[in-house]
Amino acid sequence: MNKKDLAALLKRAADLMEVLGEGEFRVLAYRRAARALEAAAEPLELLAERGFKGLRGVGPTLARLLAEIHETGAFPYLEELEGRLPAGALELFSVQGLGPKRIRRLLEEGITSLEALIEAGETGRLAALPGFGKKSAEKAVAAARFALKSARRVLLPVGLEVAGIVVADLEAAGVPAVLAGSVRRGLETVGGVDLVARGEAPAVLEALGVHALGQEGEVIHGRVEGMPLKVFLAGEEDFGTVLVRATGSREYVEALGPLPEAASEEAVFAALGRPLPPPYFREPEHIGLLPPGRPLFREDLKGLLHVHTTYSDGAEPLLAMAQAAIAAGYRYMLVTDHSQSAAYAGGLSPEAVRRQWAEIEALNAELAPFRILKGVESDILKDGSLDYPEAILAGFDLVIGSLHSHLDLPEAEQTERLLKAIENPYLAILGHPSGRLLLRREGARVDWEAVLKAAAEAGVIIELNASPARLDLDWRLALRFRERLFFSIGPDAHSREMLDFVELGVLAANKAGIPPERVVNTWDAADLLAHVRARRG
DNA sequence: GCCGTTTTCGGCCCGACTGTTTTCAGTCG
Repeated sequence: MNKKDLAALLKRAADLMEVLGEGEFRVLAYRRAARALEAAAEPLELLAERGFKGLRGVGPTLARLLAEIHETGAFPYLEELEGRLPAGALELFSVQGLGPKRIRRLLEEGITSLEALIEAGETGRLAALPGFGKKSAEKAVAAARFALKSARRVLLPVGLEVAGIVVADLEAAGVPAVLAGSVRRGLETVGGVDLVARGEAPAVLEALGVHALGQEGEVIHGRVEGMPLKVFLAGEEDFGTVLVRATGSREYVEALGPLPEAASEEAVFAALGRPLPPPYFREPEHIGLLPPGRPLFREDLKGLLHVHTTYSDGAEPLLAMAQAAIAAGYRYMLVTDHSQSAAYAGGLSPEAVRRQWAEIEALNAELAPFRILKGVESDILKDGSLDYPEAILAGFDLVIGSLHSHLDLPEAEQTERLLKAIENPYLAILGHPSGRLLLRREGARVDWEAVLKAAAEAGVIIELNASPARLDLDWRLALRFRERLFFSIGPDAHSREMLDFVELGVLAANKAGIPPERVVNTWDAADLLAHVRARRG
């Protein structure tokens, strides 16, 4: 648990308190404490040592509460609040555009689930409620449908963790098992856990314990962490065949034709007269394609691009991030804190930018040959312009431009906005191009063919944002442009632990079949900077 | 629940945007 997680728990409690009609200023105090925690410069360990005392906005009661959560990992009051809501009502919090006030109103009207919300929208009842109207009702219904679709899926790292635990349980019981399904293929979200076990049904059933629900032929069905679990049973002779089928994707396997029985995947594909495709290259979009001669490996990346620090909304100071980058084997790091319009994220005023530049120069003298590049994650404003005057933009080694607001513009307008940003010679990398948040909100509506074509012609690098909730640009689009664009892998790290997100970016690049030399992180800093300068003219 | 005095209660927040209002409430990053 980090500072953000702790703060998120307080905010969640505040939301629930507000819906339940607790004192409004107590709610406010919880939110202020959450903000104070996020804004605190000290690391969590230090705050915990001091018992969370001495933070402006955190008084004795909340300091004690935070210490307790930090120590035990439990937050009984939050569970109590959740218990006081009608069943299904918690899901309403996952609807984009619904906050505590409107959820309270919905509950008063007996609308206590996503399904009920959608129905109220369809019958016109929602639009008639005070505080709602035609537009907000339409938006709420669309967002509720998205939330309903997302409710049974999880982000890849969660699926990997759950699947790993089941595999470990099986192994511990003497049943060898391996990952299969979308988790093994590295799909960005997964709706269930699929495994292949080498063993007989009774042993597997016993090893799964409470997770097992029943057997259907050579498949054992179960549930784990609310997700469907399928364990495919295989023997020695057909293990490869079962693994290929269980890994999928269904469409990819169907396109292979009848599968021969074989003990390993290699043998299955050899018998088909085909090279063995890596599991990540078996989506419907990969039918008929071959991956590049050599995949991208994490160790190929010389540059760590797109990290935040305490200058804006990162959890750690510049030096700590640089040290983490050095420890992870990078030769250079591009620091990209938020720009001035991003007030919510502590975006940097021109003065703060100059202060950061001075610190970077001092650190570079100290840390050489490691190098920190002066970057920024500039908001792309509504009109497509970047967030600083040219004099400041010119002082950055490299500018990432990202959409953070106005994500719901009509497609034509959004496309124009991005095309204008691409025209700007200071824009080097288009960051998380769509702005999507997996399972939470759709990305911007954009004519991607036009935008990515323009980026390819202009030499604008497209980010494969590796944050597990983004994975943006979507690998399917990247696949279509893999020979035409340059890509950067960015962890969008707000703390040291988040540097590991890069692995997901490497996976996305490989799913997209991008030749490693088209991933600019594999370049030396000098080559990357030469590319940027050439574009600036 | 926190804070800061006007010292033990009374007032309280970050700013932009959107849609619903008819002057502002609710949401979000």
